[in-house]
Amino acid sequence: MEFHSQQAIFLQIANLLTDGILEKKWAAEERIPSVREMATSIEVNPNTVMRAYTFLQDQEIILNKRGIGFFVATDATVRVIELKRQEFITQEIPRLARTLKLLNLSLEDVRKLINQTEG
Amino acid sequence: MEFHSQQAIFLQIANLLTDGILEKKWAAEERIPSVREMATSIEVNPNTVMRAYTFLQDQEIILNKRGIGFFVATDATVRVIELKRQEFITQEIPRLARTLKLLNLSLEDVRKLINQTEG
Amino acid sequence: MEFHSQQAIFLQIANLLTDGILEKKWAAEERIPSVREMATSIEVNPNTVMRAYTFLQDQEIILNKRGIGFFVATDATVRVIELKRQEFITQEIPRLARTLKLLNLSLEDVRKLINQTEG
Amino acid sequence: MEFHSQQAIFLQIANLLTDGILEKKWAAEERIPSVREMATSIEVNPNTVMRAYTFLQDQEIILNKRGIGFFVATDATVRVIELKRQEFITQEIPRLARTLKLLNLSLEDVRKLINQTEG
DNA sequence: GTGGTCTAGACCACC
DNA sequence: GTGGTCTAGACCACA
Repeated sequence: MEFHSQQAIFLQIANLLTDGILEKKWAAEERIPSVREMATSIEVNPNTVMRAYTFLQDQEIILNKRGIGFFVATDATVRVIELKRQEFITQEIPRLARTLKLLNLSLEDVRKLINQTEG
Repeated sequence: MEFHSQQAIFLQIANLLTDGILEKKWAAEERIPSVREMATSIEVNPNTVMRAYTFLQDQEIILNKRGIGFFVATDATVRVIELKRQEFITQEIPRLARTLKLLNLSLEDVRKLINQTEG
Repeated sequence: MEFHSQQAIFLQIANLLTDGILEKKWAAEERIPSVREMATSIEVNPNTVMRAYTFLQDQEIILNKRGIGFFVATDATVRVIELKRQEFITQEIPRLARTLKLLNLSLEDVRKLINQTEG
Repeated sequence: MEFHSQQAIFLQIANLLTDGILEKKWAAEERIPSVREMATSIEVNPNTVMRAYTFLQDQEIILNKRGIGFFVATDATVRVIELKRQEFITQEIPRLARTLKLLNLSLEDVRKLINQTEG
C-alpha cells in the first residue's frame, strides 16, 4: 500500500475506511478488519492503524465492542456523507471559488480539466 | 492577523502576498513591506516571514535587492498565475473530481454552492 | 442487554448479580441462572459470565455446587453490603470530596441533584 | 510523580491540568509547560504527555500555537467546570444515589465519612 | 526550541 | 484472539 507524504498516514487510513463505507465495501454494523490485520495488510505499524480507528471512533463512524473488534456504526454512511459534505462546503468550495476568480476560469473549464485528468 | 493551523503559516503569508500581487495591491517592481515590518504588522516571528519571502523568491515572484528590500518581480503576475494554475490542476482538480464522485454531486451543484457562499 | 464500555463487562455482570441479591431478586441459598443461561439472555460470551461468577465466588458471595449450578451464599447479603461499603469509603468518598471542592458544591447541592435525578 | 494504575496515565495528566486551571495555577491564555518539559518533570514519556494535551485540545480547553506551545483557552475555566459538572451529574450522582439506597446511608453519614477522610 | 508523526516492541485486561 | 496503553527512540516541518 502506497501513501503520499502530504497527509498523515493515519488520516489516509481513515479516508480509506470512510471511502470504503461510502462504496459499501463494509456495510453498516459489519466488522472491519482488526487493528493487527489491517496493519499487516497495508504494511503499517499497528499504532498508526489504531490512531486512525480511534479518530473515526471519536466521530462515531465506527465503534468498538470490547474484545471483539471495531464495527461500522449503524448510521455511518449518513455521518460520513455529512462530514465530507461539510468539509467540501467549508473548505473546498471557498478555495475553488477564489481560484476560479483569480485564474479567470469558468466551471466549463473545470469540466474539461476533470475530463482530461480522468481520460 | 489570524492564521488557521491546517497549513504552515509561512505558506499562508506567501498566499497573502501572491493574492495581493494578483489584486494589484503591489504593482510590478514595487517594494513590498520589509521582513520586520511585515512581521510586526501580522504578529509573527520574523523568521517565518523570511521563510515566506524566500519561498517566493525561489519562484522568482519577488526578488531581493541587498540592503534595500524585496520587490515584486517584473513578470510576477504571470508567474503567480502559472504557479496557481499548476497547483490547481495537479491538486485541486483531482480532489474535486474524487469528492464529486463520492458525494454524487454535479458541477451544477457546485455552481449553486459557490453562489450560496458568495451571496 | 446494553453495557457501557467504561467498565469491564464482567464487572458490570457482577454488579447485576450483587444488586439483584440486595434487592432480594435471588434469596440466600437460591440457585442463580447457569453460566450458559445468563450468557444467552444477556448476549455475552460465556467466558465473560464465567469470569463474573468466579469473581463473586472468590468473595464467597456465590458458591458453586459441581454439576448443579451456582447458589447465593447464606450470608451473601452481609458480604455484599460489606464489599460495597468498602468500595464506597475507599473510592467513592475521596472522589466525591475532591469534586465537591473543585466545583464548589455543598452536600445540600448534592441532595438537590439526587432529587432531580430521581424526580 | 505518582500515578495510580486504575486510570490511564494520560487521563491523570489531563486531570492534573484541568485541576490546575480551576485552581488558577495557569491563567487563561497563559502558556502551559511544553510537552517535553512536562514529560521530564513528571517522569513520563513525551508521547504520553502529548496524548493528554491532544485530548484537552480536542475539547478546546487548551490550544496550540504552531511552533510556540500550548496555551490555556480563553474560556477554559468555564469549559472545564461545565465538563466536570456534566461528568458529576451523569456519572457520580446516579452511582451515589444508588449506593446510598443500597447501603441505607444518609447524606449526614456521607458528611461524617468525608470529614473522617480529610481529618 | 516547538509540536507531529511513525516505528518497534512490550505488557496488560478482557472476550 | 481483541483493543488499550506506555516506552524508547527516531525523523520531520515549522517558528
